[in-house]
Amino acid sequence: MKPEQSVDKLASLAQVTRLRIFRLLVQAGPPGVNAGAIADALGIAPNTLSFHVAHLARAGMVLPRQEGRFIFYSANYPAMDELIAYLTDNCCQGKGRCLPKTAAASTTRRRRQAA
Amino acid sequence: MKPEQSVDKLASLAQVTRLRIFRLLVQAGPPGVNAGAIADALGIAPNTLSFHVAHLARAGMVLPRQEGRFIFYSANYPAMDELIAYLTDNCCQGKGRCLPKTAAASTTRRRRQAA
DNA sequence: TCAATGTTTCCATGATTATGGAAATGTAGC
DNA sequence: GCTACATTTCCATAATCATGGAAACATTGA
Repeated sequence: MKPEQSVDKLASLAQVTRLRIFRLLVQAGPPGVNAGAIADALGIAPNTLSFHVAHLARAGMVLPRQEGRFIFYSANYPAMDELIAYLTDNCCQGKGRCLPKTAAASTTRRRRQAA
Repeated sequence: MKPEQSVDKLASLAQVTRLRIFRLLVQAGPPGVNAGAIADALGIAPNTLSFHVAHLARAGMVLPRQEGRFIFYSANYPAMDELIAYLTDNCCQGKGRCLPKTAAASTTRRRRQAA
C-alpha cells in the first residue's frame, strides 16, 4: 500500500463522527447498515452522514451496496487488515515481540522497508 | 480507550510527514531515533519535525527520552496495539473471521460495545 | 562565561475541513 | 406522470491545520 493511501485511510478514521460510523459498521458485520439507519443510530443529519460516509468510501474503508432504494454500507475488512499490516510492517526490524495482541500482522509478511 | 483518544491517535498518524516519522520509529525499534536524525532522514526542517513529533507525542504514539543533549523518540508499541484492538473490537459481533492477518486483536479480547 | 549544537516556540500565511440548510437526484409504487 | 421516501450535491461559514523563517531555550564542553 502507498503511503498516501494509508494517510487517506487513517484520515478517514481520524474524525469522531466517521470513527463512530466505521465502528458501527465493523460491529454490524458484512451485511452492513443503510445510510438512514446509520444517521438515526448516531443522531446526525442525513447530509452530514452522506459527507462522512462518502469520505470513508473514497478512502476505501467502507463499501456501498445498493438494495432497493436503500444503500447499505459495510466495513471493508480486507482494507482494515492491510492498513494494520502497513502500520506494523517490519516492526522492530522484525526482531522484537512488540505487539502482543497484533502479532500476526508484523510477523507474517516482510516487505520493503521504504520509510 | 475513549473514542476521542483514538481519534487523536489516528489523526496523529493521518498526515504524510507524521506517518513517515512513525513508521521510521516503528522500524527503528525501542532505542528510537533523535530529532535531528529523523529530520535528516526525512529531509524536513527541524521546526517542522518538532511540530509533528510533538503532535505524535501528545497523542501518545511516540515516547521521548532525553539522552545528553539529544532527544530520542521511539514508537509507543502498546499504544499502537491498543489502537488496533479498538478498531477491530467486537468485529462482526465476534462471529466472523474478518481479519486474517490481524486475528489476535479481535478474538482475544471482548470489551463493551460503546460505539 | 562563551561558543556550538540540538531542539523547541513564536508568528504569519495559505490550505484544508466539518457542519447544516436548501435544493437536487435517484428509486419505488400507484 | 405523480407522490413519497432515501440519499446526495451545492453552498456558505467557522474552525482547524501544515509549513517555514526567525528567535528563544537547553545542554555540553572549553
